[in-house]
Amino acid sequence: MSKPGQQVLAQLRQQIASGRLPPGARVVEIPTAEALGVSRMPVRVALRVLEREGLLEKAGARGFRVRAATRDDIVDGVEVRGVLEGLAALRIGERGMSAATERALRTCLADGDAIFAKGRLVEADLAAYQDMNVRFHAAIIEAGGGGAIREALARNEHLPFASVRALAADIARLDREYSRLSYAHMQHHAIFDALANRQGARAESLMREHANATLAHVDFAWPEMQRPEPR
Amino acid sequence: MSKPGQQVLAQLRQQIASGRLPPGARVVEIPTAEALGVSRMPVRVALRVLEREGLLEKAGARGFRVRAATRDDIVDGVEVRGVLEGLAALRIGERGMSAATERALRTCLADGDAIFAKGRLVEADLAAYQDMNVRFHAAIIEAGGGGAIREALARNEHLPFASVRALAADIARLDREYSRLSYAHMQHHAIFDALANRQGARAESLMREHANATLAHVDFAWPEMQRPEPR
DNA sequence: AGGCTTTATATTGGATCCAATTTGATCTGT
DNA sequence: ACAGATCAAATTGGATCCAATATAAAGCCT
Repeated sequence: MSKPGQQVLAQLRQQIASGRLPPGARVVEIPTAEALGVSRMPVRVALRVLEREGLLEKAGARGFRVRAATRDDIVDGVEVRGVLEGLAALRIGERGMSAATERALRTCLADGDAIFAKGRLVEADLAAYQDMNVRFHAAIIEAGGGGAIREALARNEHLPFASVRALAADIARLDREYSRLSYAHMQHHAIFDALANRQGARAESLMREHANATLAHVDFAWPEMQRPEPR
Repeated sequence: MSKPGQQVLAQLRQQIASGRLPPGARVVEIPTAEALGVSRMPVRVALRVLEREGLLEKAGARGFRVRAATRDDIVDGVEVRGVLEGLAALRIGERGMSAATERALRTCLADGDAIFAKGRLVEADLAAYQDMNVRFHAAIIEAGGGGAIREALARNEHLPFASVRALAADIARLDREYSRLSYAHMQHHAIFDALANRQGARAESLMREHANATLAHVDFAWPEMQRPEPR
């Protein structure tokens, strides 16, 4: 159907997310079109869409540039994800879980327990944890989030660390990751407990704190990105 | 610079917001381009951008359609606006107001007080109230909202009643509107009081309730849109 | 008479071409 | 030698043309 168009958009998005196009890199129509094997047209619309999405910014007549996210942008994104997922959790807590949602969440909890039962992490565990984590959050969004919540969350996907998908764990310090991720998984347990007991407000609070917990990792993973605000 | 392109985008946005293009209306490239006096190209990119923005949805090969919002979509949108503006208010409460923000908010409060001091509403008051209301919310977003909050809120602008801009008061029942709007304005006072006293959590709660208050108006203004969820 | 198939038309999607604008470099003048 | 101005190259933005596709209507067969 719209194979080339959507393809170009997806490829550019992935190249930006993967760092293949680093922040600040110039993105020009003609070279990009040649590199992707299409004409300038799909690239042009994709660039416009990506700009409106916040991944690119136009650099005058010199083409576009990959927008560099500041630390404040990331903090914003994480807090926004927190309140939105918190809202979804609140609504589940108020209206009750469906049997399917409860089953999906229980599976996630069991998968996480299995990962941490060994008392240590191996490298393959990181991918497994990330998969479980994505499923856990997706189940909550699907159950408690309406269209507006989903759409608003989609805006955050491009921010590093703001997306649940962005794990970027440090494979060199698996012991440190163990404590960080097992703590996050304990939060998963607490969130499920709140949802199962119809404690909407508690579930919301936990969800917001759960999002904020990822912020501690930012300063560790990006030490060069110092907080520019003595405020 | 980019006069025709941005012009087309702005005109389409305004036509959708003003109801000139009602929900469900087909939007086709060629007639739209002719009506706006440009070629298909700027219309094409504008349609793509509007689609990604949520104002349009593509209807297969029959062009695009102005997205119709269900009542649940509106409830979602209002709740999302509530948590996001609540987050902005929370952050202002925690970090304190700038002098400029306090001045802007005080002006809004005084303007509102002047409107309601007469004890009744005339038709011209509605526009004045809407203007004040937009300024009040904009000041809070500007002061407490980061880029992510602003972007996430922008997604809600297309939903009727979810945007602060959408007032749609009933000029036939100005007495009813008086109580509704004066109550909303009292919430403005309470929000300001919370912000001035560094009560971030209180400001957030008030802001969320302030958004929810607009929901009561939906069922009144759109009686034909019944809640489809006995749940 | 109704349903299925086929055909025709409408509409999007992509490519190429042309114009306008901005940026960077070079050249000249003081 | 430095600064300003002019010129050239690159890049975006718009328009027109062509192909692919989906939808709807009409005709035919059962």
